[in-house]
Formats: sequence, C-alpha cells, structure tokens
Amino acid sequence: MMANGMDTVVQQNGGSNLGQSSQEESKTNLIVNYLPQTMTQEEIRSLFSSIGEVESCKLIRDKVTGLNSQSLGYGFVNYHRPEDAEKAINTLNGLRLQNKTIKVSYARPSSEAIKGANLYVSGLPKNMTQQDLESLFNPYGRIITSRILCDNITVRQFTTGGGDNLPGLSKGVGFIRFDQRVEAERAIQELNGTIPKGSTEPITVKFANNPSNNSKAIPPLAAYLTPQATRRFGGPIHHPTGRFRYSPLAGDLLTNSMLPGNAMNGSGWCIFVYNLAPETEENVLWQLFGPFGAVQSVKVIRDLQTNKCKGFGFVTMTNYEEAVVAIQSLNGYTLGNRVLQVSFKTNKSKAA
DNA sequence: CGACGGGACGC
DNA sequence: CGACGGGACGC
Repeated sequence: MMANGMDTVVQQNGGSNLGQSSQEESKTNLIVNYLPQTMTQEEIRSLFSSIGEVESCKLIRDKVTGLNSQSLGYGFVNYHRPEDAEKAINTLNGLRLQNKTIKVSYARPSSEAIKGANLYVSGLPKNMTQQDLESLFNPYGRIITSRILCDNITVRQFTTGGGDNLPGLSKGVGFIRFDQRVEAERAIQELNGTIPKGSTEPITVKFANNPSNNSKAIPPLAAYLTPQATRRFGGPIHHPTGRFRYSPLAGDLLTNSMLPGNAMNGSGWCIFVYNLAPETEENVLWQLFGPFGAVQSVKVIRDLQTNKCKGFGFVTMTNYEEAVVAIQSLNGYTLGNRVLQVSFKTNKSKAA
C-alpha cells in the first residue's frame, strides 16, 4: 500500500485557477475510480451509505460527446464525518464489482494544476516491475497511479501492490499519473530518451492521450443489450466446494422450482441471504455479490436492540441472469464457519 | 433447529 | 517502428 503522501508536495504554483494550496486535503471527500459502466449514481450512494452518512455523491458522466451520457467510470462521494471516509477507504477500496476493482481514495482539491498529469511511457525493459517504474519516476513528484500493460487479462493492482505474481508478460508500456502537471513535465524532461539502469533501450516519456476524444466514443447501443457479456465472470474468490456446486444444467431446475415470484420488485431481483454471522455488515454482501453483476442495494437485517445481524439480509440485483448465477454460486458457500443459503426472496414474513 | 427488511405510491 | 489504460478532479 502506498502511504498518503502528506509531504512531498512542493507547490510550484504554475496553476492559474484558485488558491487553495494542496496542503489541506479534504478528510471527507473521496474519489472513486474504475466503477462498472452500468453503475448508477444511486447505486454508488447506496454502496457508500453502508459505511456512513453521505453528504453528497456524484457520478461523472460524459455529456460532451453526447450519447446516452455515459459514465466516465469515476465519481465523488463526500461524507459528513471524516472517520466514515476513512472507513470507506479501508473497506471499499479494492472491492470487486462486476469485472472491475474499484479504487477509493481521498479526492484532491480540484485545481487546474492537477489536470493533464498523466504520462505514457514506452520502451520499458520487459522485466521492469511496477515498483521499478515507480522508483524511476519517484524523484519527480508524487505518483497517483502507475501501471504496466501486460498481455494477459488478469486483475492488476493500482499501486505498489507487492505480490503481483501472475505471468502476464509486460508490453514494455506503462502509465504514470503524477499529482501535479509540473511534476509530469519535469519527468518528461529528465527521463525521456534516457536508458534505464540495466537496459539498452531508451524509454519514451510523453503525455498520455486524453481518453475522451478517441474513436471508441460511440459504442453501438446494442453493446448494452447483449445479454451474454457477463457470463465469463464467475466470481473470482468464490470456490464453492463440490457438494454444493450446481451443475450448469441445474439452471432449469432452479428457474422452475424456485420461481422468484415476488422477488422482482420494481427494477430488480431481490435475493434472500440466510445464515449470516451477527457481526455481518453491508460490505460483506457487496463483496459477495458484486462480482456477479449489477447490484442495486444490499441490506443486513439487524435486531433493533442489539444492532446485531439477525442472520439474514437482502441483495437486489438488476439482471435476472446475473441474479441466478449469483444464487447458484453462493448458495452453499461457506462464509467463515457458516454455510450460506441463498435464494430469491419469497413472501414469507413473520406477520404472515 | 433456526428462515424472508422497511419505508412507503397516489388517490 | 509503435505501442494508449480500468476514461483520475466535478462533462
């Protein structure tokens, strides 16, 4: 993990806009990156409200290139209390939602000086690690993110992740985002064309393209309607053991025998989760169901007196197919020392 | 063994 | 040689 760079900020004052030197960063305002494309602002609010009272929440959408105002994949969440913001970072950073791993960190004060601070680096030796890359650029400023592109498609860490063992071969290309544009400029001046220690080839360091004005800007509307795209994500951390696993053929069995009935409520499918531990919090449900698809909301049912979980909760997912896969995968899953029972919600209530 | 919130449409 | 990401500062 990366320590929050509380020092290292040498204000060069090249900006033009507003004062607010970057000393005093907000302790309540977070930036959330790498959000799944389909996640709405309200779903983000729901997710972060599970930590504490949210003062404001904004998902950034593309309104310039027109289209259906696409999510730009990031947003801001401001809490009332600093301790909730800190807890959100601790519990939600790295959460897997659909095919993404979200990043939660403190937002920096907005200013012109932090824009356009992203660098594209090529010609890196293939054996250079992300840590090596950061070491190379560290002298020139505070690094916000770094990344080395690899061939295989596996989940990567954002910052010095330590044990990244997967065999993906480096493409010799990477990105470094600095805190300040002036830092990026200086890194270009100092590093472009230089030969890293132990290498023979000079590297290229330049500003990265702006992701907005490129060709993929017009996704065929149909892309959002193709139902199958989510099939390949099986829920990476879940390995239900043999006796609980459903065969793929059991799909019909489930849809026929456990008709969701009133599980569909408005715009989603409500799932009942039973046998949760008393200490269970909402983030556990997000972790469990997030990888399977769009989750709208989660709820842990608690005893009003003790505030302990009563052993069950609810999860509402947007898409039927994803809900079915989540149920098939998580029903019988052992969480802690408990075997979960997961199904569509039924009519039962203690009143009935 | 145990088991399906809760707040709340609009007229 | 080129290579462009998981659209990171309020779209």
